[in-house]
Amino acid sequence: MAAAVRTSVWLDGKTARSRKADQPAGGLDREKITDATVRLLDSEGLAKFSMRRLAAALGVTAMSVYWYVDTKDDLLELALDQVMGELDLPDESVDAWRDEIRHLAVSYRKVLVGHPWISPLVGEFLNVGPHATAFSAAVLNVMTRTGLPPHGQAGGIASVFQFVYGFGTVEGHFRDRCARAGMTQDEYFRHAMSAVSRNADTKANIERSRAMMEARGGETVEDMRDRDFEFALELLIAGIEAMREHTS
Amino acid sequence: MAAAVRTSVWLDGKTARSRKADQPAGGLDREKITDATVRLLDSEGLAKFSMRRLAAALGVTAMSVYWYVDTKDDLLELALDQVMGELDLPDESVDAWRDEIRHLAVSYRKVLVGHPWISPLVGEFLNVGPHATAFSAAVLNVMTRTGLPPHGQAGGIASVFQFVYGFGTVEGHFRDRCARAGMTQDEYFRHAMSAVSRNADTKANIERSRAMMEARGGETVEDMRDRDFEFALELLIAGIEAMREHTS
DNA sequence: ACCTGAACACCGTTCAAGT
DNA sequence: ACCTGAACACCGTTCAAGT
Repeated sequence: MAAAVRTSVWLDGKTARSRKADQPAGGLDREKITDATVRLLDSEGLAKFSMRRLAAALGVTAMSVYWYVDTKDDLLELALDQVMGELDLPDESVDAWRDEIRHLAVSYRKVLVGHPWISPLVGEFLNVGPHATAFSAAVLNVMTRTGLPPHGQAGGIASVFQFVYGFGTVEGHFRDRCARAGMTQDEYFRHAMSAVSRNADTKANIERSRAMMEARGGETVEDMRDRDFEFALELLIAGIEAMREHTS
Repeated sequence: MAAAVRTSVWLDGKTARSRKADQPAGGLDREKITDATVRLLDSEGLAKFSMRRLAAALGVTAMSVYWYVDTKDDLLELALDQVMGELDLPDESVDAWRDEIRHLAVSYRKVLVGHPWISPLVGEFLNVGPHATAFSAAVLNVMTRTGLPPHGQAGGIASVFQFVYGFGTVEGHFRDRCARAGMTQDEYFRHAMSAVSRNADTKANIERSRAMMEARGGETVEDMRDRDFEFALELLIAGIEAMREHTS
């Protein structure tokens, strides 16, 4: 019975149909379908994506896609791993673990913000496609070189990359929301702030956080977020350094 | 035009219809609807929740709910803030910021894992309901007492609570997935591990991470995760301590 | 004031049929 | 081998109508 549980396209999905070499192009294949899926998800978002819209974009009937893919979820897993391929993995170096962590974190943030639809998918699927696997390997590799004790390395990975996941998710959603409302991030931010200030419950909070915002500085929403991200990342690296001696 | 942008039920949604005091109960109201929504989301998950199922659970026609709520999204915001009320906010104490952070982080994790459907909603909505606001206030408050320089306090908040968000999201989804497959977490974990080991791409990674897993110890999936969470949290606190002297 | 029913424009997926 | 068409069991939401 355990064998009947579906885990992931990558583990028990059907493999890609190999295109006949002599085929005059024109026809579908898994790659074309995945490309079109990513394009649609980037432009319209996860909520508006459907098998029927995808089929229309491919100039084909709704059911054709099912020849290449078992379910919508399998297709989303394929799209997810495709954009995970945009992650820029550092060359292995012997000693520069701090720079490698910064590099991986910055790159992961960029992918999350550039393709906000992946956030729920990262949470939902096992995320074991080839690109996700390469990323995991790079993360694992750098963590073994930090000097953290072995029993803390998984926790170290979690602290850095779950932080980036959370940060990138919220950032990506906010950008998306602004774009959908037809406003810049700064316009939307001002609009929300003034709505919040008019509300009795939230008003006090805003006033308390204003001091914090002013201390942080930054002209735009984007500036503020960059500063927060950078500070948090240095905090995490300092945390790793502090925990290196720590046993049990 | 900016005024036409919908931000949140809490800011520009219609307010709750006040129930007539003399009404013989039996009738609907916003509270009953929100309670039923949370119950359904807990038992069936976000994907299966629908206005029609909710109406059926309330013994009422699909459209009745729309008398109390503008859209499904508004209802989800109400449900989200309701479970945010389960967060256990610490009493303000003068000096014990470390314990307060631990307390808030543990409580937030618990809510995320107990109601996995909130993760996408936290990302999607502004999250400015009364309970979410109280939580933000508590977080803000404790961060000002860490000794972090003002320009780093927003980054400090992000590092801790985006980490918890990411961690709790993945943990909650995994538990959900196991329950839906009718397996315990340990059964599902073994199943996925063996599937991953059979796959050429992911096999090498597994072997590399096995050493890390053994060092960490722990009998069950849940044990392992608790250890990782605790280590990561101490790492974050150590990071805050290290950044206290840090200016710009 | 509160609730219903029919309707519109959608979904993912199955299944039998075409070429 | 690949693609289509019709059908099933769903969605959120509008709108006019009932009590």
